Amino acid sequence: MKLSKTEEQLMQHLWKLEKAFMKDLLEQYEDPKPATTTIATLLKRMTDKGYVGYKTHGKSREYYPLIRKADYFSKHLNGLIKNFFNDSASQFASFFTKETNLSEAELKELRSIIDQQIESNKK
Amino acid sequence: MKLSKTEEQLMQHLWKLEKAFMKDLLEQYEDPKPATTTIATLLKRMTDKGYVGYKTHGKSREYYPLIRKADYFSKHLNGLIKNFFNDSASQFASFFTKETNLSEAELKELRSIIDQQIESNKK
DNA sequence: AATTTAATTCTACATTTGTAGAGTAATATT
DNA sequence: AATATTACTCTACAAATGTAGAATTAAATT
Repeated sequence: MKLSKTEEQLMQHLWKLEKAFMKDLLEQYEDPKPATTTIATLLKRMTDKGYVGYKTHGKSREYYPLIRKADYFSKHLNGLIKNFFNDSASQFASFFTKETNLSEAELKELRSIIDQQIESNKK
Repeated sequence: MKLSKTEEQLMQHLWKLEKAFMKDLLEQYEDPKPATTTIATLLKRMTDKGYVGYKTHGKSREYYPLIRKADYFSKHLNGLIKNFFNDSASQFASFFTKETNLSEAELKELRSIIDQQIESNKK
């Protein structure tokens, strides 16, 4: 099951911290911070959904992500691409480069990444 | 307000058809098709949210999108990029080219798009 | 004209999501 | 030891979402 928007946001914090107690997570929020119970509920739901694990330290828990951010993101992106570009990554890529206004430097960097990519595929 | 998942799916059909009567939209679905009332509800909600307009033809309506797919998608993507890549499109781009397995041909095509992009920025 | 088909609105209901109070138990602080 | 703090579970509730039946009406077909 997918994470909801707010769960995703909490997940971002968890990815950033790598592991954290509730308190640490709460700290990450801007004022007005949500109630502790809100975070607790979210963590529980996320644990149930299988995205978060924890290690018990005495009474409290140290939470950590069970999925890498990159993996989660990929899945996401694939969904998007499937929906919007007929499942064609290259169609997406071309759309992306046109619509996003990357600076010249960024474009060149991207090009070099692509070149490397082409190279490494060769082998 | 954003479209929900199912609304988005219906929107896809509408983008594809450009304009459509309910019947046409319903046709787009695989079996088991949703009930007409389900589609009707969705269309109503989408109209309320401002994503869909319609022209009345006698008693029934010809629906059409009020937002271009590319625009909708861009907004989406920006959200994603903001969340996952610190708002850096180039960081995203590099992730994307690494994680997606584009074929050599696709990569080359992409590179040529980027080259054009660099060119057109120059002017 | 009578019947079928199609579109719309209203109503409904289960599930998911956002948010948090109350209660309880453990830990830290005074 | 007494008190304050923290984390957690349980319960709750409003809003959004997924889904569709019933009723109504207009248009098309027989």
